[in-house]
Amino acid sequence: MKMGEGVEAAIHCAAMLAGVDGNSTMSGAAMAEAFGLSPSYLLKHLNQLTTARILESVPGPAGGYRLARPGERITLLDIVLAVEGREPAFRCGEIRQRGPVRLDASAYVKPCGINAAMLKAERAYRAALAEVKVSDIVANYAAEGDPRSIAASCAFVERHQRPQKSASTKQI
Amino acid sequence: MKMGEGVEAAIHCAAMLAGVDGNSTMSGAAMAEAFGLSPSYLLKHLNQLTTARILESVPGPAGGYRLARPGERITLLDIVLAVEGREPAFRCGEIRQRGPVRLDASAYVKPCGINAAMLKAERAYRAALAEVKVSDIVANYAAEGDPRSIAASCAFVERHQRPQKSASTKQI
DNA sequence: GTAGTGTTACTCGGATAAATATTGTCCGAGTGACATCGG
DNA sequence: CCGATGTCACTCGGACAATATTTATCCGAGTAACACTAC
Repeated sequence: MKMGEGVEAAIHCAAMLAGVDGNSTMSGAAMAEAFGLSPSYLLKHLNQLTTARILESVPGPAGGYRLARPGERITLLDIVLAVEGREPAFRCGEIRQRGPVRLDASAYVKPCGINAAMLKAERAYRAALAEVKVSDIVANYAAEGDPRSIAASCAFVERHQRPQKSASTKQI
Repeated sequence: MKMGEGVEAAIHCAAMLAGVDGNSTMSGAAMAEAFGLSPSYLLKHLNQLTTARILESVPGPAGGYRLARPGERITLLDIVLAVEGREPAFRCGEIRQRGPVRLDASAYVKPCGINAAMLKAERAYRAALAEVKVSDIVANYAAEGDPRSIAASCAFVERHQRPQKSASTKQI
């Protein structure tokens, strides 16, 4: 049971995008630089988030990504499911009925108890993830993070965010 | 996040071994036949369970595997950790400090909030698995399973279990 | 009939290939910004 | 000076390799049962 490395990148990107103003965007290349990741590969994961309607992408110069909805309405579960897929980690192959003795199909109508137990555990896992919002991550970071790190992050966002024309925040 | 297929096989085997008498054993080949699996590959997972002290292996003719302790003291978590490894699914790569801005190491003493949230969810997952014992699986199967399936399973166990010499159950 | 002994067949265990999923890279389609040109 | 227009650079998106992990297979070491022989 190993989770893909892209999940960590996706959550960090979402948290960073939560810090940009209004509907400004940030390019995938900038975020890849911020975390020392391969730009081309990060786009793959960002694209998964876009497909899942968690991010919005703006093409062209001064384009990039932004959150599709406020950080209060994006949970870690949303991101994990978008990147890792929606199907549960444990997949019951029904090996109980793959043996040499072929019973009638009516003998297997009851669900497999093992599968039920595993799925119940996974529901607990998902419930815990669903309780954490991106805004919580940001708030916790702002409250408990190191001041130097916070300053560096804010400076990075200020430097790399690209304001959009329509309904954007006023520029000087 | 995808769980290996061997976990399902391992749990089914543990449940089946919980049904053998006393210290009798059952060969890996028999269990592979029962579930329609590749015998050579199933041995790999059974070996992992043996290394984790969940099963005991007896070599030689009439040898095989048996539970190392009663089914009441074996949880699904034990089996999952033995097969999938003990480290958590989410591994924090500390990408927050891999960017171009090299802050002092003292800025990263606080643990990563994202990692904390993910680990908390995984603790919930493991706690749910730790509450289910192999004996629960067997009891639930005996109570709710289809009678024909139960009869077939018992017959299979009776036919394939191999009594051991020392301190074994009395034979006719 | 009984004890000792050699063979044998069966078991698990680890080392070795094939298949699959993940990770990483590259190039193309599309779009808005910018400079240039004309009025 | 202002507007229209063509070029361009920058963006994302999907198609294409390299690597790591998982899955599957094979062969060898070890052991207890079994048959045989001698007493």
